[in-house]
Amino acid sequence: MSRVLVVDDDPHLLRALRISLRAAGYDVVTAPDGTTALRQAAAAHPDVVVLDLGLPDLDGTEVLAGLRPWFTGPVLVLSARADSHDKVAALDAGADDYVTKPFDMAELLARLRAALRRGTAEPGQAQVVTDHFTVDLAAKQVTVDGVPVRLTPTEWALLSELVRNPGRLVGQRELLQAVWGPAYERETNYLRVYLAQLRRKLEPDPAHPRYLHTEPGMGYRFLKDPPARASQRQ
Amino acid sequence: MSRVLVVDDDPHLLRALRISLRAAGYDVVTAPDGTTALRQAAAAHPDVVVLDLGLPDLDGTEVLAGLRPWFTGPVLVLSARADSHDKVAALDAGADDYVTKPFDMAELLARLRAALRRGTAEPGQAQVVTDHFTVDLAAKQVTVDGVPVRLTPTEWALLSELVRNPGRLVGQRELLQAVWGPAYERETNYLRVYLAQLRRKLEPDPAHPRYLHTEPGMGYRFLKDPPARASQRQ
DNA sequence: GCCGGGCGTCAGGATCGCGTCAAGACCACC
DNA sequence: GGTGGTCTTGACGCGATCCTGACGCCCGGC
Repeated sequence: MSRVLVVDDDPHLLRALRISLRAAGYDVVTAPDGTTALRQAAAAHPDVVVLDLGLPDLDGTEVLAGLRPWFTGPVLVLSARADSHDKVAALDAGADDYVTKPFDMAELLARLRAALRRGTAEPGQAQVVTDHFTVDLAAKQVTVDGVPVRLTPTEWALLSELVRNPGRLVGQRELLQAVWGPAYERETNYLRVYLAQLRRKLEPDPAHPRYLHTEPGMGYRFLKDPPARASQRQ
Repeated sequence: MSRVLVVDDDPHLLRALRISLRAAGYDVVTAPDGTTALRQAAAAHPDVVVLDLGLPDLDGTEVLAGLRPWFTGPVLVLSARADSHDKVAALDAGADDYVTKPFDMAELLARLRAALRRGTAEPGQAQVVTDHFTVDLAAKQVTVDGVPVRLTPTEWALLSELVRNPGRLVGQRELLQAVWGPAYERETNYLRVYLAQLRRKLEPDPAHPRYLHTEPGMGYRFLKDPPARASQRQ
């Protein structure tokens, strides 16, 4: 069951959305304004956020900016404004979809399904936990065996990029572009240096990585649960 | 630079889209009908597909069905029909977004950016499964009997090329060009060597391939479901 | 039965990519 | 102006990967 955070200041619409989403099998959390929304998002770990742009306290894009750094799930924006300029602004601010009011509930649900299908198989959680260390994407904090570890900005950028894609091979070009920018796509040196530093800080045995794996010639992969080594061949 | 496959039967709209997308920095490939679209999608490796539903030969949902599950990128559907029932159908068939004609070009580009930002599908969304092994195209991971197997970059490039075209004969020239580049179109040695390595790593009995078949003089074919033994010779 | 083309297999050597280390450049703060 | 931390850059050794050529087998044509 997926959890939806619905942010809207109109109590009637909020109620209608809650009922429809519950009926569709979602776990629903609501917030009437932007600050509550950000608090709820961090506390309730929703898989997806439905966000009305017309909030009393914060601008919709501010809420998006607050969610963006750590929230990996999709954000579906609701708005009364149909002007394409507004749509472009919201989508470029980090929204995944934009639906204008009044909307058809069946369509909204379908767009939610589509967003979730692509979104996160792993719930959009702010914390990634392994047997040895914990990465808190919202608080930007890493603890190894419960002890907080300091990471430099570059180390953090690299680690979060990997941790946001558990199990997926992240290409070296992809990593370099995300951390250093498009101009550094060939500096694979950087990856070697910083991966080594991360392993030294996080891995129980840096010489034999359990979590931060190298795929020679392709990229790196973060594995939450190391594969069983018993029947490994070759 | 991202590559976009645009599928539409209206030459004027196709031209307008090609110009706008080129100007926005995309590499554009086009197709006027469904069968061409499927062939182009397999050959050109687009990052995203813009798909008109009103095609002369195939229904839009058929094209979607042909694209999934091996195509990992987003599919943005264009349609003249604004009925919410159509939207729901397309979104549930695997589309990531639905834009009704006439559309605003700036909005379409923003929705494209949003779709591409989310990037490739989550692991597990684009899996090709056989009785013996699983190929996860999004995570770039292969497991044999549940055990992860390491593939070299060349092995992976070759395998994904075959797996993206299940059941279809992929020509030698096609494979060589996709993996090694146009200058190596005659080096059929490479294919023999690397196919052997793939079979050794994936096939239950490498000497008698069940999934990676050779078509002498033509090319190779990946079969998900091997034909029944009955009709087999001997 | 002979012959040739295409394929599978194998092994060795050249090359590439990775991990590691260390030193210099840069920056912010004191 | 000094100091500590962070980022860049280069060099080195080692293992993995890729390329290459040779050999034998199967099959279809002659």
